[in-house]
Amino acid sequence: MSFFIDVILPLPLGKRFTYSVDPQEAEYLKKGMRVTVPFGKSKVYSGIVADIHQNPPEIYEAKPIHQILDKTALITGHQLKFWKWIASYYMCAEGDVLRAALPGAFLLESESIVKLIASVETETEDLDDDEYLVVEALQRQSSLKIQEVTQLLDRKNALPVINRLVEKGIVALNQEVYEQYKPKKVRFVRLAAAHAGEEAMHKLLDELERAPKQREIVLNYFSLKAHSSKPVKVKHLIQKSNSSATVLKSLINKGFMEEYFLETDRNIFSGEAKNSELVFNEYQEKAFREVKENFQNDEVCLLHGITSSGKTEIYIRLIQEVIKEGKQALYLLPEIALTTQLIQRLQSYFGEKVLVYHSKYSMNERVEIYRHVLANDNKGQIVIGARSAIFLPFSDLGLIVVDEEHEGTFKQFDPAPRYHARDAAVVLANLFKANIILGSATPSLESYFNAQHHKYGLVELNRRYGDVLLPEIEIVDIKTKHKKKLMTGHFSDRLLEEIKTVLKEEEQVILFQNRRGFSPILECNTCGHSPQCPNCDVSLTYHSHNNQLRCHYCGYHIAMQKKCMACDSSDISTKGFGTEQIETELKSLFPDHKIGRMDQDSTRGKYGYEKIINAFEQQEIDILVGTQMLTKGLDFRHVSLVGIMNADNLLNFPDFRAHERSFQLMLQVAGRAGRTKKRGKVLIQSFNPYHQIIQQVSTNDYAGMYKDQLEERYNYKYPPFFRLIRFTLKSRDYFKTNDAGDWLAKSLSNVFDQYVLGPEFPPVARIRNEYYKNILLKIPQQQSLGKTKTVVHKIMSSFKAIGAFRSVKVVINVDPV
DNA sequence: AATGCCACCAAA
DNA sequence: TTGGTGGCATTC
Repeated sequence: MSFFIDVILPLPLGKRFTYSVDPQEAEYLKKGMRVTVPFGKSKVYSGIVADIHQNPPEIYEAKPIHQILDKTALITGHQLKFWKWIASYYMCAEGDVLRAALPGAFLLESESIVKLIASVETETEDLDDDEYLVVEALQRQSSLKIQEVTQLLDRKNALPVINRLVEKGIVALNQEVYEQYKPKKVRFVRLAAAHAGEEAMHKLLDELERAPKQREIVLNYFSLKAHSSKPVKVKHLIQKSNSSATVLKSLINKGFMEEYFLETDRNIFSGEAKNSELVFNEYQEKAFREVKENFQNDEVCLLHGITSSGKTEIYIRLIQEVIKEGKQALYLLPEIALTTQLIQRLQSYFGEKVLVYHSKYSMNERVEIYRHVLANDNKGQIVIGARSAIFLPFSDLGLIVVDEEHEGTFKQFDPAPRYHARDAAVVLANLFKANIILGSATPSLESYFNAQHHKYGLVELNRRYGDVLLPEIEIVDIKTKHKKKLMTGHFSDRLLEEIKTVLKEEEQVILFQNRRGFSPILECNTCGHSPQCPNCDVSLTYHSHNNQLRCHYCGYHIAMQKKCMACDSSDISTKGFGTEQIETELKSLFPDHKIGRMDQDSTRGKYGYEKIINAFEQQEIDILVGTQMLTKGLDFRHVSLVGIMNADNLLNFPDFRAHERSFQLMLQVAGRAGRTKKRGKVLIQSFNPYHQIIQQVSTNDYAGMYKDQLEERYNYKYPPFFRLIRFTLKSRDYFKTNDAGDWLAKSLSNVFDQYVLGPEFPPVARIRNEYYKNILLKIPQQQSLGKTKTVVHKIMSSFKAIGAFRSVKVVINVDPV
């Protein structure tokens, strides 16, 4: 009887590969183990066993596997199912998911190793110069990597030389697979065995009479040992004795002490868990009960709680309950909200049970977290993480919390799999029959829509914790301020007044400016109007190369206007100003105060972000200027004023979600003001103070925003009424991209008719010398998703069969954000 | 994605 | 001729 396994390889190939195994291997192997397999003519990859069976492939001979890497499954059955769902829903290869799901260290790299065949006596006269060089090098060191040979010979392709040597039977090629994960070793010291015991101890101390520094270390060692039997860390001992590594080194050299190494865990939480009781107010209590009721009905629960209403405490209580049952909990956050503030808060409740998982962590750290979760040991019980944490190997997941549910950063953009962590988390919860709660102060339209249509349960929490009042929101009309010459740079007189007052009271200010760069949007300096696309509810962007204004969703375009379309004023210009400019202006306006800036540029480096946050917390900075980054998960106690420099450039973003996003962003920023007893103040500067969204922000009118936006989405056929699939074509060749785009759009229209938009150039039509073109497919709710994707797959395979389009890459993005 | 292979072209 | 480069088919 012969056995076969289907293997998922970390390649974007969309299918599994079948290998043969012998009966013993078949017996040993389990689904989810890693194997290394030969692939193509010379490569070895590590892959995941997805299936074990006895059906020989019909049209080819299966190759035998190379090696089994695991003793037990590294991937759980749940994960394999989940991967399959992701691959099919987001239309990518399982191999893509595999790459995203596993810490890189689990995917071993193979390297060909060249070795001399021991028994062969080499006759040098048979070799050419290159061959001789290789053989000579191998006589000095037993093995060489291909890359080393390439370097040695200083030529581009060393393989022909090696192949000739292999043919002559002089060298052999072996595949060597490297395990990349390196456990972290910590240095410990102990007393050398000869000096153990009381008598030896006194003798030792006597001997060290003339070396007080060394004696000090020994004394400290004894005092440490007296308190606990734990191994003594070198670092700790040196610190405690107030000594140096050199002193200890001489003790070791004299043989009094000896050093040794132990493997340790990189993810150690050193504090103590408080385990203190959570104190709920009555509203939280009520919300908590309602959440539990929703959970009983196996529903996804949407928690709509205004900023500072105490959502986190509810999450913590829910987590406490699941871990009491011995289950695991996953707490998802957008990357930028993963701040030390929140992590510390959770660790103070759960101690070392909490693990943090996100992309800034090193590969080795991630491997350790993965192992903890897989083992479902004490440490793996609660994971806080960014989107990729959904791929951890949970075995008994009881609860998923998706905090800041509305955040677009939950959607992975590049590379594949382009998944939405919130939506995937709902599927994951389903897989485990686990509960899931989505929380936000400003839920996404999609989620709120689901709640309104009873797909999700809804719990509202609209009282701030400690009955702190919501900040007072004032809208400043900078259009009239400009007219009356009351603007200083980008600051209105009102904003400056308020900043002065706040600074006098030694409180802090946050100023928010959306994007750091320059956004090419045409704006009227008189009325603040900017031209809109008639087919979509988006602003037109200015394209200087052809002097056009265009919509990048439906392709509508008009010539650049000389006059404002609304008020006929010719005082129009392209607008966009960044945080840097504001910082500069502030410095000259408030030379006596410390000004900080927080954006992509100023937070580079591992701790750049934390440094600024800490400085602000310690009130070393009086005014903080920043982008989106400062909206999330930060709790500053002395901020009493928040200024939004220009609300319009948020609203005019060329995107169908621009209004929803502006509302969310502005409310989130506003929420940073006055988090303690004192009521905070928010100033919104805008050219367009009567804009619906700004009005809705000022009255905290989520329901109104929801209603308006939903209507727009309905009218213009966008989510949640229509699902979207975006095709992005790119190639080096402008004409090929065009032709391919036209072909694909036409083929799609043949089936989906009016629901195909484009092909259109994106606003940045060329990136890295590749030309881009987008096609948008809208899928009505009643249309079957599965069937749609089958058709799309069919069209894509016809597309790939066309030789002329071979160089055109197509990226498929399901539910683009 | 990443090879190896084959067709093609410039220096010897 | 040689040897290097670039497109493209194939990978169990």
